[in-house]
This record gives sequence, C-alpha cells and structure tokens, in this order.
Amino acid sequence: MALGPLKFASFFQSSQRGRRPATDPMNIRELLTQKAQSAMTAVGIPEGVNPNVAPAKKAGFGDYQINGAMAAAKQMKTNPRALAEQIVGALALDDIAEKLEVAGPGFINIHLKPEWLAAQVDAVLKDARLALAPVTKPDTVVVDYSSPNLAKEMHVGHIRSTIIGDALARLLEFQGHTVLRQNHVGDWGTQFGMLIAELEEQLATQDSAGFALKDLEQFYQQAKKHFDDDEAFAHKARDYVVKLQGGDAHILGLWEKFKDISLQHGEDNYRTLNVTLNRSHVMGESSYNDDLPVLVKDLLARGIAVEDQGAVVAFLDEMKDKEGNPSVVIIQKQGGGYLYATTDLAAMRYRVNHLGANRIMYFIDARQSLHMQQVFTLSRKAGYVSDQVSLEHHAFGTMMGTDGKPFKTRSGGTVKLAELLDEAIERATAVVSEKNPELSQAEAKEIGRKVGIGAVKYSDLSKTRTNDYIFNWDAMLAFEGNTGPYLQYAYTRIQSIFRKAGELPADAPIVLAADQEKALALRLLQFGEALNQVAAEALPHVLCTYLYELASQFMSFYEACPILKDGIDAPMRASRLQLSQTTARTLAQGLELLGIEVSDKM
RNA sequence: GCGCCCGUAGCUCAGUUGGAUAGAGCAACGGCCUUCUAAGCCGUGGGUCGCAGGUUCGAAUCCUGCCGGGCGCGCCA
Repeated sequence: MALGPLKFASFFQSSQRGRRPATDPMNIRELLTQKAQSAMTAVGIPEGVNPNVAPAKKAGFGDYQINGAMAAAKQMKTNPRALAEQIVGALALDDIAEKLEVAGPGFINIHLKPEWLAAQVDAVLKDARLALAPVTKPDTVVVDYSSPNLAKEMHVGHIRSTIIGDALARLLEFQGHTVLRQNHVGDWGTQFGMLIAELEEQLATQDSAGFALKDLEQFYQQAKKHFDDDEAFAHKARDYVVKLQGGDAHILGLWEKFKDISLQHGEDNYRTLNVTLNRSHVMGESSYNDDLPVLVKDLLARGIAVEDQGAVVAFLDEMKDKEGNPSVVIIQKQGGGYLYATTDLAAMRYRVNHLGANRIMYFIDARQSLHMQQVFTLSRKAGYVSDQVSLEHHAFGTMMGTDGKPFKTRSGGTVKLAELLDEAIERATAVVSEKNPELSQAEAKEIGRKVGIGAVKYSDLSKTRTNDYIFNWDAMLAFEGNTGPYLQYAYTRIQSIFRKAGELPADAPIVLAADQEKALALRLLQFGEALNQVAAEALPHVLCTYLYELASQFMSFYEACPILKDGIDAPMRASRLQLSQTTARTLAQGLELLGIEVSDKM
C-alpha cells in the first residue's frame, strides 16, 4: 500500500477494499458477469469496463440486469441503446436465459429459464455444502475480537465486537479460509496491582479465590474503594505493580489466579452466547511484554520514533492534518511505561511473522479509529507489515438504549453481559411458553434459550455495523419482521411440514411453475453471493437481509403453493418438498454462520 | 481548532459501491383460518433522502460549502 500524502478517508477505505473471493461457478452473478464480459469484448468494448451485473431491482425487470452498457457507451461516445442491443446479440446465454431485453436508456434485463434455475437448486440440494465450494486460494485471516479487560466483568460494551467478530470468523472458516481467532484480552496494566493486593487480603480471610472473585464487578469496586480510602493499601498496590512487572513469583502467582478466574467468567459468557471463542484463542496484552523493549529500540534505532519530552514518540507525516501537523503516537511513556499502541504493534508483528496472517481484521469500537489508523500506518512504515497483508479495522457504533443514549441500567451503571443474556432467555422463554402452551417446561426452556440468545445476536448483526445501534427488547423479540425469532420460526415451520409429510423425496425433478416457486429458487441460489459480500466487507447485516428475504419468500411460497393438501399430485408435492428442504438447509446454514441456533419445534 | 462517523416514512432500518417510479419491518387501516404452525399471508396509506450548489445521459450514493447529532485528538485501554 502506498503511504504517500493520502487523506484519512481514502487510506481508511483502501484498507477495506479490493477483496473479491475466487470465482464460484455456482454464483449466478459471477457467471453472468463472465458472460457479459465476453459479450462486451466481442463487440469491441475495452477490457476495463465493468459489466456491472446486478440482481434485478424490481419484478418485471427480469431476474438480473447488466448495467454496464451505458458507462461503456459514454466512454466510447456512442449510443447506449444501440450498444446494449449489440451486447445482447453477442451474449451466449441460450442455456440459461429465456429472454433478454434492452430497456430504458440501455439496461439489459435477463429473464432466467425456470428449468435452468431448477437444475441449479437440485445441485444445491444434493451437495452437503449447498454447492458452495471452498475457496481455491485461502487467506490466513486473523480475526481480533471480543478482547475484554480482565480486570472487570464483561458488559454490554463487549457484545458487539464479540457477536460480529464471531460471525465473520465462522463465515470465513466456512468459505475455506484459515481463521485464527485472537482474543486480545486486557490482562496487564496498573489496575492489576490494586486487584492483586485486594485479592491477597481477601484470601487471608476466605478460602478460595473463586469465591472472592465470584462477582468481578463487585470485587473491582471493593478494590477501588480500598485504594481510594486506605493510603497504606494504595502504596502496596503501587508496589505490586512494580513487583508484577519485575516478575516477582508470589505476585505473578496471584495474577495468574486472578486471570484464570476472570477468563473463566468470560468463557461462561461465550458459552451462553454460543460464541466459538475458548481459552486457546486468548492472547492477552501480557503475551507481548518481552517484545516491547525490543520493539521500541528498533523504532528508535531506525528513526521512526524519537525521544520527545522524555517519552518515545512517533510523528506520522503520513497522517498529518491540513495545517501540516503530523499525527502523534506515544510508544513509551516518560518513566519507561508502555501503552496500548506499543502492545498493538507487537501483536501485529506476531500475527504477521508467527501466525503468517495475510489479512488481519479488528472488530473494535469506532472510537478507536484514530488509534487503529495510527497503528496501521506505523506498522507499514516500520516495515512490520507488507503490502501483501490487508489491515482492516471494522468499526462499529455504540449500543444505545431506546432513549437514544448509551445503554445503561436504570441506576446509570453498566449492564453486565451475563445479566443481559439471562434476561433475554427469560423474556424469550415467557414469550415461547405463552405462544405455544403445549410445550413441556423443558422444551420451553431450551427453545427460550435459543430464541433469546438468537434475538440478541440477530438484532445486533442485522444492522449496519458502523452505525450506533438502538437496543430494544420488544423489537428484537418480536416474531414479526426482520428478527431472529421470525427466521427461527420459518425454519421450524418447514420442519413441521416434513414431520407431517413423513418420508421425503430422495431424487425427484424440481419444477418451477408458480411465480413464488421461481422467486424462491432464485433467492436460494443467491446465498453464495451474500456470503461473498459479507466476507469481503465484514458486513453481516447483508447475510441477515438475505436470510430474511429468503424466509419471507418461503412464507409467500407456502401460502400460494400448497404442498401436502388434497389435490396436489405426487410430482408437485415432491418438487415443493425439495424446495422446502433446500430452504430449510440454507436457513440453518446461514443462521449457523451468524452463530444462531435453530429448533425443530417452537 | 483539527480529524473521523452519521443525518432516508411517525419509529427501527435497507438501498448490491453512479442506474429505471427510493424499499422493508413495526405502528395505522382493510382483507384471508372447519383444510400443511394465523408466531403467518395479501393489500392500502405514509418521503423536499438535513440544506444549498456542483460533476453527467442519470445522484440517497461522488465533489464543495453550510446546518444538526455522536465520537476522538502526547503519556488510560
């Protein structure tokens, strides 16, 4: 990547663009793009012009459209409609499309053949991976997410990173990439002196650290109060920071104990949340301690950082503002302490050199954008990260309450993650029991768990990541609209059909006669397109939108196209059952990639 | 002061990177269950895409300037 006098915006975007997964022959858009490209070349349009193939925006405009003719005509200074006609003449789509038409100023509308669509759906149904082949050139992707501070209990501030990052990790893994989850937990810093001192004192009167640290939040408050009120204790806390950094065995032992219990709390949350993180993904700040002096020395020796007012500082001209002031990053404090920029740089080196990453994705709060850009710029400038490695900060906004202000408890405190999840399960269980009184208590509990957690996750995942997000219990737990419960219900409804149907057809022809059947088939075949876009841009809401539209289209199909009712002959019943099977599997697979469970009953 | 993000229907949100008449869902209103789960489906109403210019066949999208909101900016992470 060039590090010239780029402005912020362009630099930021350039780090996120240009990733297009390997071509997948089952992907209609890619297929049509290839065909359009050939046709355009055949009629003398220069290579670089994008065919701009997109799904049709409206019913009546066909299924897909080629929009590149107009841009090409502009460049060639010719009539766009005439050029579009020429392209249509050169398009080799006889097997795929039943009708091609030029519309408006030069749109090319493609109407796909129902027989062709049916054959594609058949291939999806017969394939364990839904005809989505793994990528041919896998990336080694580091996904940095969750990363709570171990000094405190996980709270709602960690939920977005954890949920969104996990979805991306799952999705990239499914596509065949090598995914390395990295949980960059905060396990170092001055507050640990205070916490260790408090732990030591409490252990004098209590028999286990597990008990003392049962409620981390409470423990932290106790330690803080102790620190503020008791001068002797404060002195000891400061002393323990020094001893911790100096490697004192006793202090390190207490620190390990604290860390272990705090990580255990985190793992409990991950299990409840159905997040794939475990102990093996933990690579805390302290992991990089030994490298920090080496790193600073290197940056100083090569003149990338300099001493300034007693600290070690890097001035980044690459990020200077309009007035010419360089951006400033402190690498080492006066007195020798290190900061998170230092640790992040060390982590970057580790990920590139030891983990072999060629793509590093950070799922971190938008407020850290400046910091991330500084770290990215610095690591490139220092040569720690080559142009071959993509560095991406996938920022997200703050979680807000329904009042539009940051999400807090009634008394104004931070909401513990564990309590939030418990409440979600409780609320969902109540709703499920009410809507379906026939469920046993055990069933209602299990379904309530899946629905509650799914609702919280889906509601977060379904909104554009970069915006602030308004947390609303009623909206996320509604069974109508674009919600987790609606999608889970759609899946359940299909399972119910299967139970009633008895045996499912093994290999019967799929026939797309009704409009709803064709629309459903087309949507089913667009799953891969949605996944590709999510993988490229780390925007899981694209997958949510896809799944919601798929579920809605299934519901419409189901209303219009009876399956098991009287008067439906065996071939039609078999065809429709297969469409239903493909839908159920696509829904389940898509939800699994989002980390959301489905249920046969609701 | 400098920088980043955001502003679309009453509310919550999409808008495929410049394409056709800006779309969903809630909420409101009107239909559809003795028949596959009505937790559903079908339909109606609802818009100065913050404002003003500019770029062009075409702008919610790109460029400039304002207005409004959020966040960040040398020793926390």
